[in-house]
Amino acid sequence: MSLFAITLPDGSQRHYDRPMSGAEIALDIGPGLAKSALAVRVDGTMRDLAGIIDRDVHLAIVTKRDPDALELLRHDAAHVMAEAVKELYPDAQVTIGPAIDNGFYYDFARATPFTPDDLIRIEARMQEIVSRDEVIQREEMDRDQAVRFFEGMGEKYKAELIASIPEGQPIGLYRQGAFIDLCRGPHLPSTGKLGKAFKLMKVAGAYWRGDSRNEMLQRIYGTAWFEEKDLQAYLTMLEEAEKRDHRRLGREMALFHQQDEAVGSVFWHPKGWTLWRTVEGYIRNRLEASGYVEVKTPQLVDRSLWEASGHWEKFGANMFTVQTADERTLAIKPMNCPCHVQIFRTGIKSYRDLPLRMAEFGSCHRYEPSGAMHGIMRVRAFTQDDAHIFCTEDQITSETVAFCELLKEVYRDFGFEDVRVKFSDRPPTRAGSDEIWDKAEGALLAASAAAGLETTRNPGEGAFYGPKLEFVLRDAIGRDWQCGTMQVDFVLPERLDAAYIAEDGQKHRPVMLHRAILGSFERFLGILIEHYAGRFPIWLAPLQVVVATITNEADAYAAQVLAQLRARGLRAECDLRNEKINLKVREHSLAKVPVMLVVGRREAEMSNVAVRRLGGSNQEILALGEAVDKLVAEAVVPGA
RNA sequence: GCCGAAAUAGCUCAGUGGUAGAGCAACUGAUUCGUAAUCAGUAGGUCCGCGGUUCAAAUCCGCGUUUCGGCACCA
Repeated sequence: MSLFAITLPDGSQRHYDRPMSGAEIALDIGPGLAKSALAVRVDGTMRDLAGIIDRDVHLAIVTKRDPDALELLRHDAAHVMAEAVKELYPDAQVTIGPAIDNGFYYDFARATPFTPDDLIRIEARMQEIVSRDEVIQREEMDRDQAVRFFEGMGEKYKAELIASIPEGQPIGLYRQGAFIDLCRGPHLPSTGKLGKAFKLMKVAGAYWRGDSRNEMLQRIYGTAWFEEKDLQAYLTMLEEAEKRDHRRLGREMALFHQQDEAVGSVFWHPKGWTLWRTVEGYIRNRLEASGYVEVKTPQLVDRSLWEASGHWEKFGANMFTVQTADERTLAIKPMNCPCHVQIFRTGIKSYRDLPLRMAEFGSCHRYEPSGAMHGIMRVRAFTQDDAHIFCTEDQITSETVAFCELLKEVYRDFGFEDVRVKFSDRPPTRAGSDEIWDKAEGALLAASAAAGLETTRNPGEGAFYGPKLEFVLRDAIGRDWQCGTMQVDFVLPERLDAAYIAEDGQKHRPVMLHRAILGSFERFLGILIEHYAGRFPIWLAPLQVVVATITNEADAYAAQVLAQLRARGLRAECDLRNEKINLKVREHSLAKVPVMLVVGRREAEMSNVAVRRLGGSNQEILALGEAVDKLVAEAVVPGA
């Protein structure tokens, strides 16, 4: 007589005549499976192995091969770390400790900060706890009981967390050894299942509940894997990421530098500036082909304009200001939009002028918090590939669709295929009425649907004047970067009194679409450097070709080769030094020059070149003219 | 801005209270060489800044600056 039946992923069914735990079912299926079982998936939801099943369900036994198993492991690692910390430092209070990408963290409240030596001790104690193989057991309490329980242990943060959970639902607690923690679960059956492939990485401050008004906790980060080789692979990946750090490559490749006297700004060196100009030239062509006009507006603008635009009130804390001798206050522009409205406002605009797509490589300054600075990715002086599209409400959709097409094309040209889109709606601090926000959000959502975008919602993250689409691209090593943006703005045209004459002969407000593709040049170039690890495709490389001689008998010929390359617009240099070719190959390879043309006596006599590609180990002998034609074709800027 | 760490030659780093070091780079000379380091020599320092402790400070203490790792913020 069967009480219930489970259906396994392969469709087979098993019948039971009494309630069974997940572990018992795994054992019933096979002893091997029982040994490797970590949790169960009941009707799609992960549950503890010890959980009781007493009704018809779809059930899967979760082992480490399950894609979600790592999250379980990492969550357990966080608990084991908390147990170790409580054993070693009883004065520390526990707070929260989730699994994150590649690892986990746990936030502790403690008067004395943890030191790197503490991390070593904690990690050693974690190994002990794993060896103890403590059973991890779920318990439940009602809410008020749980609050008293944690208050009784002096864990005021836990008590506060539980107190904010609605009354009525039972509170899940997990006990392992003497350690007990509030947790939704599920967890592995015992601490031994964690294994030894984990490592504590760093300690850092983090605000309680993520709010900068709250006290700061001590956060310990770790990484955890099922296999030692996965851990080693991850650590190797981190080393590789470090090697492509744009700050390091910027120095090694002589692209730019930064120094203390100009914090948050960049000194672009000749090679870095060549890269910049290449990108700028490329994007300028794309914009021209897409019907944009380019403008240039002032750096310093009187505060009255910023007051009128709303920036003084909403953005003032981030603005650099200047006092003049005649006691006027000017601000260095943090954004280009109010200035673009000034251009729009001169003369009379007709509906026939719309949409008016006004672009500027606008140099902006923002007083960013000191801790936010990061190489050239986050700076106080930056240049946007900014544009404002003045249009009618009816044109929002078609303009958004056209913009999304342009954006995807640009990203593809830079080697980014994977692009995600976020939709950010009204923030708590904003300008404009709720009706206007309803309209703006509705218009942008409809337009993004028309452009065929799948968006994820980002509540409360819009700009103060309007909702935005944010375009996030994924680089060569899987990191996400927010670059492009498209924002609908009904507020600024109103505040700055922009108008056009419509077909009805009356004045109407245009809508402003704020948009950028690269975001800021500084940041985008930083991303490009890291994405390509400095090995740029030939069209972007600051130095495209080096002509290297084997003997000075080839010097005159090398000069001829160089002249031909330059005459065809290639960025090329000669290396005539009296050095061995091995050294020249090594140095120009390390400098990441895409192509080397090696010439010796043989090439000079035959008017050939030996083409050596960066990363390649062999060379191709070509006639000079043929080689130059080939390189010129490869170096063509996309869209040119 | 907050928490923590760091700052020594152009770069990477050593130097725990007693004369400031190494490798690479630079410079000079020799070498004319066939695809990732030729050999020899020379020069190079406010040890981040300012104060303090000490007979004596790169080293210990305080303040400041900047950078790094996070948090918060954000293009």
